Amino acid sequence: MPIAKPEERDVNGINLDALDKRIIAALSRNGRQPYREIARDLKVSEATVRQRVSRLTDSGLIRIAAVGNFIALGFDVVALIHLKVPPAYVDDYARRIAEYASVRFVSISFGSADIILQSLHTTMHSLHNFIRNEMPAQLPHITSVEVFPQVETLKSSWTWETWFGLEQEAGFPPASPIDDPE
Amino acid sequence: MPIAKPEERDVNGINLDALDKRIIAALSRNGRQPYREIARDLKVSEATVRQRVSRLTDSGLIRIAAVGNFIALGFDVVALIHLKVPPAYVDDYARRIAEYASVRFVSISFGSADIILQSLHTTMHSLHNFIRNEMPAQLPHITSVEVFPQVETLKSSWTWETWFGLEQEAGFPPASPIDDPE
DNA sequence: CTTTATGATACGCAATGCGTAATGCTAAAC
DNA sequence: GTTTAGCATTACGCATTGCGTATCATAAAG
Repeated sequence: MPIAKPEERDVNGINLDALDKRIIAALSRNGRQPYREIARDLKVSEATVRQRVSRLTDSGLIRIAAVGNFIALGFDVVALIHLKVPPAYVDDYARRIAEYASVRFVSISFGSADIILQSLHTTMHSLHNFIRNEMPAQLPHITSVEVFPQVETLKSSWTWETWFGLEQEAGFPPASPIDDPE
Repeated sequence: MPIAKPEERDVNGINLDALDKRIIAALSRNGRQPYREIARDLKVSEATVRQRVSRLTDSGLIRIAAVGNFIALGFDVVALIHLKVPPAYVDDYARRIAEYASVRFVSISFGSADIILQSLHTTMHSLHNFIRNEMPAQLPHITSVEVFPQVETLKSSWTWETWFGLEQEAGFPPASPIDDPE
């Protein structure tokens, strides 16, 4: 079963149409690709591409950034951490966890974990200190902590064309063999 | 406790020095920032920045790409999935899971999960089908599956300057309050 | 039909990306 | 101390790009 394309609809007051998706797809392959090249490929003017990208980035829907594999870049201890906290604390705690410098990402979940986060460290001791001392000191109502060390990351892709289901459309370059660093 | 800076050392045959880290930090704030601006800020020539970026991207250490929040972009059902598989199957299964189009990321872990992945879907039914039918059909030795739906992502940052511990150094622009979409 | 708003296009100039050649730096060999 | 080799950085010129502004096309509202 091919993954379904997201329906076109307003998100954050912006309706992503096919052109937006193709632009995002192009920039997910190469974030520095010249707007004119993208425009030529998509048969629109360069200004259109530029204005669309501005709209997408200004609205915060996308960002063009350097991404990479933390482990390869020197962070030996990377872990996903699952927290359980009383329901009333979930939103506030998630927000506060997002402020830690070592924390790269935070999501709210439900079920057997309420908050999921990823934290970057150079030593096991640093990770342990974060879990054992830093977090509990400021977030006393955490009821459970589970740690899942990330030993190796095989895939961490940003190939929107695949997810948008664009790869089978005519005139669109085929999906590249993905192996994005995380 | 401030997060420790990764030691300088060879990774993938490349030794990341302070200049590399500053360039990566700049590109993590804005992946399209002109090389000349970066060069001016870091007091080196434009060609140096350009050549370093080529080296970093060619080696696969970093990539410049459009990143964004899946949920905001129309993927309503995003989940982290934990798998347990017999030790002998971990590497092979992780590799094969990385090939699914819906799978955005795959890591190898140990302890109470052997493989952790993230999968993107537009409907709960699609996610269920992936877990219940697609994966088991090709990966029969999975012994356990746990699903952690990501309802909301509060933080997913690519601000390398923070992780590299560059923000306190003189002459370096302060860490912007970036709120990266995932 | 006219007005208004929104987005696409055309266009020109300043700034950037990039290839190439020259220069500087470091360490090893003599 | 000098020479040599290897490598990173710099200088420089030209083709290309980014960007601001004005113009045009389309559709909705009056």
